Amino acid sequence: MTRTRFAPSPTGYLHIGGVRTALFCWLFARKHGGQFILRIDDTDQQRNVQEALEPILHGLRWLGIDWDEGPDVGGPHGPYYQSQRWKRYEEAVERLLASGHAYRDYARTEEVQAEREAAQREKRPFVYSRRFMAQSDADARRFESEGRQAVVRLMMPRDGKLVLDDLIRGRVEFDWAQEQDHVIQRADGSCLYHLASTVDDHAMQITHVIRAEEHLSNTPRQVFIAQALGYELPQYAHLPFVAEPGSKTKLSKRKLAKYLKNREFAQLLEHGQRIAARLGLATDPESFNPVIVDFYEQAGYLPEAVLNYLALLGWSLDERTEHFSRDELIGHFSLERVNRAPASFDPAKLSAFQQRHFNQLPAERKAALALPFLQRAGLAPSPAGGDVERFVERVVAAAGDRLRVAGDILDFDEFFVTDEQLAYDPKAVEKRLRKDDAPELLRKYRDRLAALEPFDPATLERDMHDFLAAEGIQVGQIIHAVRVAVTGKQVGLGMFDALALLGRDRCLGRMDRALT
RNA sequence: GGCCCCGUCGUCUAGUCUGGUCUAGGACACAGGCCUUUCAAGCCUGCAACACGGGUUCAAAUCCCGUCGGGGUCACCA
Repeated sequence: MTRTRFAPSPTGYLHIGGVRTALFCWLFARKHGGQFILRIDDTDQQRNVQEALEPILHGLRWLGIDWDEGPDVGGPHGPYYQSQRWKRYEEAVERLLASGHAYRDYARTEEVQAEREAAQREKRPFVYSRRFMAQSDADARRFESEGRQAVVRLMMPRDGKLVLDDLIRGRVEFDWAQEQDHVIQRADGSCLYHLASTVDDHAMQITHVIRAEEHLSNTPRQVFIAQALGYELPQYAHLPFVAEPGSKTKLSKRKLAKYLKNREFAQLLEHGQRIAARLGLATDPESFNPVIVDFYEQAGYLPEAVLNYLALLGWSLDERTEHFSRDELIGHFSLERVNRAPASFDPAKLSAFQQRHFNQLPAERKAALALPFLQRAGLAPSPAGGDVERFVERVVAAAGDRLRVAGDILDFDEFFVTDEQLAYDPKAVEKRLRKDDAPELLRKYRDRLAALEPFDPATLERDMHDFLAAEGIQVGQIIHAVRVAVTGKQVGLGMFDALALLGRDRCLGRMDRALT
């Protein structure tokens, strides 16, 4: 049975790099008919775990990355919070101590630090002297009488090497002597990540540890712990990390200011901010930006599109297939085809995937996704006729691929506001309505519309040709003025679609308003 | 600095294991053109890469050696 796990810390948000790792773990488990486990690494967090965890669970759910065991769903190997698994870690520490694979160390932090600095000065690799290792109870008592407190350190081998067969990197070798005597338990009894993680992976019967490359270097100490405890080793697969836009450095939320200088990243953010602002949401880049998965949900991206893009960040099927549904991803995924080099996050490409996925949706579905955005923006759709859903659907259909994400519907607010609420872009008015004979032509055209039957795009277009012929003008001389008069903007849908959508009365009303 | 990983168009990548079909293919982005009532979209065209140096071979992106470059990691964080 294949079992993988994703073990996030409750940090309050779901990072794009983290979710890519989760996705690969999930795909691998699903592909092999196994289980995907979510375990919360909260060994270091004290407060508000639930609050800091919620956005992460929410983001995974939104993407459709479901877990078979973990928070909310439980499972036979719980609890799934490391903060609730102390006993198991303590038992493991006791066993390690008893078997001589670990020791109590009474060094003060500064003392170890001094040794480390000395080694650095002398340009030799640092190896802890074990000067304060308690080899007997007498030692322990003596150290304690000096007011010292013990931590538990791993007794790492000082020769030999570890040969690891990584599913992605292949054969990797490490000298044991390079490894430090890592602390696995603090003086207060709390245990550290590597110990906890190794114990849990075994307890939860994880068969494949799939994680980002930054963990490759600390795999030896986990292997040491696992072997000392007599565990069967899981298979390891170290994914390339997700890098910054246009760079090979690891993507990090902290360097946001730098990414903002990337044109495409800034555009993606700006687009999302425009939507969020209309919804009255926070647009502060610290909490709302393309490095955080939540950003995409807020702006109305499709989870499948984000998933599709993320899957291709380090994995590919062949030389040309790029478009995958969630199920296709599961069907094709394999660790053999995961790349070894870091993949940098490309905002423009993500945007292109979104566009492709979104545009293949039927208008009905797009409308269903767009409607909540209108409602949340307070643009209670007031259809000319028929029900609200139907009207939104007609606008969406006319918008075609001008809509790239569901939130883009807010760019077409002119169809959802009253004639009185309609805002006119001053520049557009100046350019299209104030010049030359524009008002006069607009007035003539307005009067034709008043009598036109039926009021649909085809008829409107035919009539326009007649109008042009009668006046001896080019289409450009009238249509811009009409557009600005009825929508307030210089850009938008096809003109005849827009007129038909608004209906005769509203078109006439808006033209009258524009002409005064 | 030690150790480890990585290195194909600006970016994501195919090709590397199993040398020849690679004067290196696709996609995104970019530039130009067509279409056009605006903006998109669409269609066409273009720009653009095997990090470098040796070797092995009839033949190297592919195999070997070295160099350089980038990154990760060296916590009583995860």
